[in-house]
Amino acid sequence: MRITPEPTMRRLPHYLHFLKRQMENGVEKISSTIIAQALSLDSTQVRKDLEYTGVKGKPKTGFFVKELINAILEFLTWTTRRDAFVVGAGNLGSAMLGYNRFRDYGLHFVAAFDSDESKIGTKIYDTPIFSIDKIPSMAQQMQITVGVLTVPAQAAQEVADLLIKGGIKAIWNFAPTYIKAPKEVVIENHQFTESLAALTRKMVEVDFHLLKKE
Amino acid sequence: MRITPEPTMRRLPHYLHFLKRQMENGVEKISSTIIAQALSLDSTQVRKDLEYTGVKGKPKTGFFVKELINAILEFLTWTTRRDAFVVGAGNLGSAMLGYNRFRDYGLHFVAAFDSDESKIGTKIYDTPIFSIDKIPSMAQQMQITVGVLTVPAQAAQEVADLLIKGGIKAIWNFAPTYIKAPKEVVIENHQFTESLAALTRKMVEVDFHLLKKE
DNA sequence: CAAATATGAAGAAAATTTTCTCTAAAAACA
DNA sequence: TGTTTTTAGAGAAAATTTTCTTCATATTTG
Repeated sequence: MRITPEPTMRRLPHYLHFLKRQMENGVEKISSTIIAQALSLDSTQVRKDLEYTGVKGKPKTGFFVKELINAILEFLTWTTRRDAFVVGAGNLGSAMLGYNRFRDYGLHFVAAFDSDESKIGTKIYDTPIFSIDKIPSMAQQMQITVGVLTVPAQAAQEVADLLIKGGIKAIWNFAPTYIKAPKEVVIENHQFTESLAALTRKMVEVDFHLLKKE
Repeated sequence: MRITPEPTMRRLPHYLHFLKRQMENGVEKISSTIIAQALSLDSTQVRKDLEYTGVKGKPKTGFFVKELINAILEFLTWTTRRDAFVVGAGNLGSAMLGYNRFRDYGLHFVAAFDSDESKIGTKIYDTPIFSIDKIPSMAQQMQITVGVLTVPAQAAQEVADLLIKGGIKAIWNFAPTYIKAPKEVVIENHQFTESLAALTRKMVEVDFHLLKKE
């Protein structure tokens, strides 16, 4: 097992999404050329990415859509259930709890946590809210593997430590700060500031380069 | 003006966040070594990244914190106001509208849009909701530069087209699908599926590589 | 049945990004 | 004042990722 390039991992869900729609439309076979065209990518890149999942295509025919979908799902381990805690029941945390589609990816939110006393004991979209300090024991007992962090930056490390104490395997971090963790714990940052920075900076650079060309 | 590497753009907000906290604590000067240590990065990389913003450091002294903060803010154009539309007033859209901190980055949500009749005419966190078909005219009239897309995948392209028709300069896309747009329109994808894919796949690969080492 | 064509596979090349190395400058200290 | 230490800056090297080439193979067409 060689490690998968980060960009490849990030493109796979897009193939998956496109392929699912193709299958809905009755398409049974598809070539990397078609996929590349639809997603504005290079066909070689598509092939290289798909290679990681282990599927084989046939010259002139391409890939079987159903086979490809299953290969990607398996590769991303989205066919196996993972129980998760959501920590921070604010705007974003609530939005996460309300988005049912995460189950399509194997992610099940079984409990949420907040420091706000008034929220504890209530439910958000059927998920019960507990006190932050219950995290370690409950995570251990319920065999939670993923922690979703939707707390303010200053609380992030503290909460992450509680999750790690509870034996969590991965943290999906939405707080605008890096988190330190032992190397066996996967930290996946998903920060708005990162992509907003890219967005605003690109706006300037696009303007500049378009101007230059004239 | 050379174009900025994507990873550099994404790291800059993290430096900014760290530097702001340092300034709060009264720190006036800081070295790339210290920044690197705090964020678990390589000090050369920190220097290379900061170089793009145009600041100069002094050997043995490092950088002036305040100067550095301003340089990053300027570089990311976060000191200039940008008016934005939020399209899709569901869970995520509402969460976006409720998160005031975007103003720290110059982003102001001035209106939101939804196809749900019952939402039109109401407000979410003080932002009024309009009908989707009002997008082009209102965007043009209000000189909107950024569109935030928090609609389901199947509606994404259609809504993007409306925003582009309204003369928008950039789209921040949260829908789990790629969007096609003319090259002068910046598309920044911020998709949950991408980072979830990376998270779940890494969980397997980390397990495997730790096992191998034993 | 043969030729043309589209396609995946594999590896090479190019581009991009990160890391390493060295040098010079500034500060600290003897 | 001279020596040592720390640090930024510049460029080279390494690693990673993307793109290009070539080739073999399956399908289609004449």
